[in-house]
Amino acid sequence: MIDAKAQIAAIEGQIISAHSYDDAAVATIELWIKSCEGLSQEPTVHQLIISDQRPVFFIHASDTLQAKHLLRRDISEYQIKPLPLKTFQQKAVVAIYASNLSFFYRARKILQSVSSSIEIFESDISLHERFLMERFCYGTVAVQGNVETLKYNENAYQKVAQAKIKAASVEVKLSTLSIDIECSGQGELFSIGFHSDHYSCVLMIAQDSSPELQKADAFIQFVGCEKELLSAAFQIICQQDPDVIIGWNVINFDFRLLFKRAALHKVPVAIGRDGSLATWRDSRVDDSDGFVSIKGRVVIDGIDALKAETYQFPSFSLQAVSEKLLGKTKLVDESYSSNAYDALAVIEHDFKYNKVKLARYNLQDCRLVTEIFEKTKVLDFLKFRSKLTGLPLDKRGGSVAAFTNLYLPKLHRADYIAPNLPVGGGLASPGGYVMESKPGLYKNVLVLDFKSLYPSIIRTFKIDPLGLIEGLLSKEQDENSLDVIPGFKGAFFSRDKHFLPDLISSLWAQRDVAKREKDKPKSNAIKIIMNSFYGVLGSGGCRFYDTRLASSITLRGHQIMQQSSRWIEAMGQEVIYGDTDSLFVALDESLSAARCDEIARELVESINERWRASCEEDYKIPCYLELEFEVHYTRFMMPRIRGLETGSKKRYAGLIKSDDNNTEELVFKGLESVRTDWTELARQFQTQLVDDVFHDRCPVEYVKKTVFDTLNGYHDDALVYRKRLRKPLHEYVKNVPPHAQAAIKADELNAQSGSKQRYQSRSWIEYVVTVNGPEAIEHLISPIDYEHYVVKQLQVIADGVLPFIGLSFDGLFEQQLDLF
DNA sequence: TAGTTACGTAGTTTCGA
DNA sequence: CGAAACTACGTAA
Repeated sequence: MIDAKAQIAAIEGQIISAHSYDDAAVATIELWIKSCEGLSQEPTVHQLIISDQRPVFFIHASDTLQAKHLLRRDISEYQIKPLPLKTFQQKAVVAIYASNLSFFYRARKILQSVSSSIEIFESDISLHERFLMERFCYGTVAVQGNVETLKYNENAYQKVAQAKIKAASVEVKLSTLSIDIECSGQGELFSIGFHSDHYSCVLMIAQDSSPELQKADAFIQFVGCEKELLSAAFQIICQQDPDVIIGWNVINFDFRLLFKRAALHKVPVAIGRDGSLATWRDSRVDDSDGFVSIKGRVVIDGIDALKAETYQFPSFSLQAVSEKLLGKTKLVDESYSSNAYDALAVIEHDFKYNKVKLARYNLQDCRLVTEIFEKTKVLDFLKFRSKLTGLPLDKRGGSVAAFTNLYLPKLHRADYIAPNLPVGGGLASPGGYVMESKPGLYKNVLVLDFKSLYPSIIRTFKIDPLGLIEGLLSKEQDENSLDVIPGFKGAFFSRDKHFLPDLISSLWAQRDVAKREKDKPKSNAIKIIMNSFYGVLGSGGCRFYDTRLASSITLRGHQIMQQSSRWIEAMGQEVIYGDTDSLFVALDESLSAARCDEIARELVESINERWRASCEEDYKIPCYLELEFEVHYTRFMMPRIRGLETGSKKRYAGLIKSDDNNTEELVFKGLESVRTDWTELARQFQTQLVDDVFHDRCPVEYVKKTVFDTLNGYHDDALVYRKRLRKPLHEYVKNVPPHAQAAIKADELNAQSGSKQRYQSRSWIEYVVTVNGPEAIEHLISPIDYEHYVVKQLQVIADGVLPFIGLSFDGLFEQQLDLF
C-alpha cells in the first residue's frame, strides 16, 4: 500500500457496500462509494470510515430502573438518555446508547432474556442503516473529509478517514463483471468464465499440454489445478476491479461453491477493494440461501434482479430468459441439452475431451448475463430503487425495509418511535373485492380500471400509521372532531398529520416525469415502490402492520368498486365482472368500435367526477381516484365454473383489435391456456377453440381431429405435464399427487441404477400419464394413457367453451360412442 | 436480509353408509 | 361407494 498526500474532498457517489463493525472496541461504519468528480474525471472509488458511533435502541421510560439493574455489570458502557419520544401508545421512552456493537448486542440479549419483562424497540436496525436513514441518505451520498490515496493490486482508491456524510442525489455509472463456474457433479471446479464489455476470459484446469490446447482460443487460460484456478480467479477479479459482480444464480451457486473450494484449498478470498477478505453467511431461515459481503463490491444475481423488477418467465433458467429477452439460445453447441442433468454429463465429458468447447460454452453464459443486464437496464432499476428507498443494490425482496427506511426518520421527527412487530402476525385483513361474474359470450366488453387504486386510496383517504394514531387521539379528545377522516374497522385518520399520502404524491409526480421522459427503469421502480406500500401495511412482517390500516385500504376499495358498478348500471350499462380495481362493462353488441370508445370515455369521465364530488361532499378531501379506460374487447368469453351455472372469477378470454383493424390480440387470463401445469395439448386446444369461436368458425372438425390425432399418437410430444415439487419429496405424506408419484418412482429407479436422485428437494418434474400412472419423461416405460388425455385435458376444455355455441363434447361424438 | 388475499381446478384421502 | 374435506399448484390483481 502506498500513501499519498492528504487533501480535503467534497464528493458525491453511489453506495456500493456498507459495513458495521467494532474496530478496537469502537463502533465503526465503513461505506464504499463510487463517485464521479465532475464530467471529465474518471469514476473513483472511495472508502469512507465513520467511527465513534453509538448503536441505540429504546425502552419504556418506566423500565429504566430495571434496565439499569440488569445491565449493572457493565453499566458504564451504556448511556441511558431520556428523550422527548413516545410509543404509539403514548408512553415515554428512553434511549440506550451502547459504547460499541458488542455491548449493544449484549444489552439486547440481556434485556430480552426470560428474566426481563422489558420491551425493547428498534433494536433490529443495523448501525449503518440507521446512520443513513436518519440523515435521509438514500443510495447516494455527499462526503467531506480528508482523503488519502491508497493502492491495492495496482488499483487506486481514496480513503476518507473521518468522513462527514450528508444526503445527495447523483448518477454514477457502475462497472460490471459477469462470472460463471463450471464444475463436476461433486462440485470440483473445472473452469471459471469472466466477461465484461471490454474483457473476456475463461480459466480452465488442464493437467497436460495436449496439442488441442495449443491451438486454443486466446481467451482461454490454462491452470494446473483447482487451487491455482481459485488464486487466478481472485486475481482477475482484483485486476478487473468491478463495482458489481453479476451472474446467474451467482450467489447461491457460484459464490457458495467458490467459498467452499477456497476453504478446502486454504486460498484466501481476497477480492475486497482494499484486499480484504470477502465473507459468506448462510441464511438463518433457509440453508439453500446465503449472502456475500465484499468491501467495495456488490454481487448481484440476475434472477433476483429481474424478479425485483417483477419480470416473469415460465422458467428462470438462463436459457429460457435469454431466449425471451435476447432472442438467442444459450447454447454454443446443441449437445448441451436444456436438461440440467444431461448437461452435467456433457460438461464432465467435455472437460475431459473437449476443453475448448467447454470454455466457449462457459464464456457464452457469462456473455448472456452481461447482455441481459444491458438489455433490461436492470442495474439502472436497482440504482433508482436504492436512491428512492435506500435499499442496498443487492437486496432481495425488501419491501418492508424500504418502507422502514422512508418512514422511520420522519416518525422520529414527529416524536414517535416505531412499534414492534405485531404478535402472531396481527389480525387478518380482507383483500381485494372480486365481483360475481355473468358468464357468456360477448361482443364489445370494456375494461375500466382504477389507476394505482391502493396508492390512490392511501393518498385520498390519508391512510397512514401515524395518521391513525393521531386520528384516534383526536377522536378520543373530541367525539365530533372534524380533524379526522373515517376509515374501516374503527379507524380514524388525521387530516394533516401523516407522511404516506405526501410520499405517494411525490412519487406519483416523479413517475409522471419519468414516464414523459420514457425512463422505464425509473418509472418502473417508482410504480413498484408505490404498490409495495399497501403490501407492507398488510403484512404481519412489518412493524407498522395494523388491520385497521390494511382494511381501511381494501375495504375502501370494495366500496369504490361496488359504488362505481352501481353508477355504471344506473347509466344504463351492464357490469359483468370486476376484480380489485377493474370493472368489465358489456356494451350493445351492434355498436361500432368508435362508439364503444366514446362510451368508455363518457363512463370514465362521469365516474371520476362522481368520486370527486363524493369525496368533497362526504369528507371535504381532494380525490385522487382515477378510473381509466384500459381496453375494449371486441369479443369476450366469461366462462362458467366447471359443472355449475355460476360464472367464474379470475378466468376469461378476450379479443382486442388494433385501431386500424389490421392486427388482433387474443388475451387469456387465468384459463388453462396460460397455466404452465396444463399440457401443451390442452393449452393449444383451448387457444384454437376460443379463436375459432371468436371468429365465428365452426370448431367441430377441429375438436374431432384433435381427439383422433391424440388417440393415434400424433400429439405425444404435447402430452407432458410440467410442475414444481414445492416441498422436499419426503414431505408429500398427507396425500401424494401425480407429479409427486412420478418423482418418487423416478428417484427409486435412479437409486437402483446408482444415478443421482433428482427430485428429493424442490425441483421441477416433467411427467406423462401412462396406463400405469404418472411416469417422469426420462423414465417413461409404460404406454401412454390416451383416454386420460382425451377426457382430462381435451373434453374439459371443450366443455368449457362449446356450450356457449350450443354444442357439447359428448354431442360431437354421439355417433362414435365406441371411441375407446 | 418478512409484500398481500382471492380463486379455480385436479387429485387424494377420509368419512359415513 | 359417493360426498365432503383436504392438499397442492398456479394464477389475478
